[in-house]
Amino acid sequence: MLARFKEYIQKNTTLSDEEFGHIASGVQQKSVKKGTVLLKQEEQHSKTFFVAKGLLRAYTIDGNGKEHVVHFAPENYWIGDRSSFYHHEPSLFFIDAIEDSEIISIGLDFYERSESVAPSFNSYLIRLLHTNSILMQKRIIMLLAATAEERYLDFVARYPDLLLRVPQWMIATYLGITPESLSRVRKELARRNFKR
Amino acid sequence: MLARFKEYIQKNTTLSDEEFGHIASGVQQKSVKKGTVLLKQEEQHSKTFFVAKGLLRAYTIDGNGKEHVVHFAPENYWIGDRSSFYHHEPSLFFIDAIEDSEIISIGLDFYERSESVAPSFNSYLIRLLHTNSILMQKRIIMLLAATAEERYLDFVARYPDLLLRVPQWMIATYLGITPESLSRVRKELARRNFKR
DNA sequence: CGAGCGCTTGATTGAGTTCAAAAATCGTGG
DNA sequence: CCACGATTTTTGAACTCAATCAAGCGCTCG
Repeated sequence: MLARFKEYIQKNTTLSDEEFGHIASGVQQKSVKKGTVLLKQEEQHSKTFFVAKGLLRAYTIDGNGKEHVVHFAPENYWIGDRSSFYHHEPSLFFIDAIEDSEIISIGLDFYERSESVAPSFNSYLIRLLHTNSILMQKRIIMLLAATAEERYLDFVARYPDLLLRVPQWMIATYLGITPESLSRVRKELARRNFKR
Repeated sequence: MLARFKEYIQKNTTLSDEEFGHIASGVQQKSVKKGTVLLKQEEQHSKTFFVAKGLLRAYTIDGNGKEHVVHFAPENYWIGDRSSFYHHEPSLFFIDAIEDSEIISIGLDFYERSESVAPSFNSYLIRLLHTNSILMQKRIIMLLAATAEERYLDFVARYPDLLLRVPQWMIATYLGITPESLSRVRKELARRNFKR
């Protein structure tokens, strides 16, 4: 699984084998079963995860005990709580595995070494953060402006692969609606597509 | 106004006067009156703005003609559409001035030169992007999980200064509620604080 | 000083929630 | 491989929070 990570990094930076070896010397590989919790809300934790295989999610639990999915991370995605990772604050959310997964667990030292050793890693990081910001921006706009149906259609168009791998009730909480409402949205969409 | 910009940059990086001079050679200063539109939704535009004085906002207009504020930018904040700036896509939103403002207008060349000339600029940029991501993360969680009242109280706690400078109806659209609803939330909060 | 904008208030409506229960699907051990 | 319990999805009915529509008030700024 480390091979996949290396492949991913070398696709996005100009790191040589030696440089990668040096930087990645401290990372850990983990196999986690579906359901395994990797990070608990309110706890401080200094790891970020790269998903080599499988699917993770980040979610909060609010005062009423309701879950809200903040982020899905399939293969080749990063997942972690930046506020905990960089600022040592209590985590904003839980992270757990939706499928059996292979992950690379990374500490702050990885970034520190990367930044000093390889300028191209910085460029990659900046690109990644920009892309991420744009996606979050769009999500905020959807949450501010779109109806339940529009949000669902946007999700379907943007993440067709996740649709098959994530239970519907989790998608509902990602969209900011209840599972019951999502079921009704889908019913209504199906009705409109038959009645043509 | 360029002086303020320089001061800000040098507080956050280790750029020397010469380095700053070189990097900032292409930037433009602008004074804009309240109400001036700097960027229009759907248009592609390759500038980002640093607010030296005053207050800008970014907002979308949805299919029903309703405005939704995505971001407020007072002194020493950046504002711009990353998807337009970096990826040359049509902008997701409008940017205009809420107060008479002094701004520094920056093109892509500024970042390109910064990244090559000064490594400390990269570190600053990464830090900035991280902080930004964390804030957007928290906003998403609020929009997913919190009621109108909770969102307003969070806003008051987080941006007490903006409360006095931004019209109430704009704050409402930032929170994802209507101005009428915000008025009622405030009335209810006032009632509860008297009846003690 | 009056026209327009922002804020408030009231009455009504509506999108989505809640609570409850049935139907469908999944997964796991025998 | 099947059966049975658990989980997920669907459906129904009542309800609720916030939106909508409409009108009036009070500033301010032109």
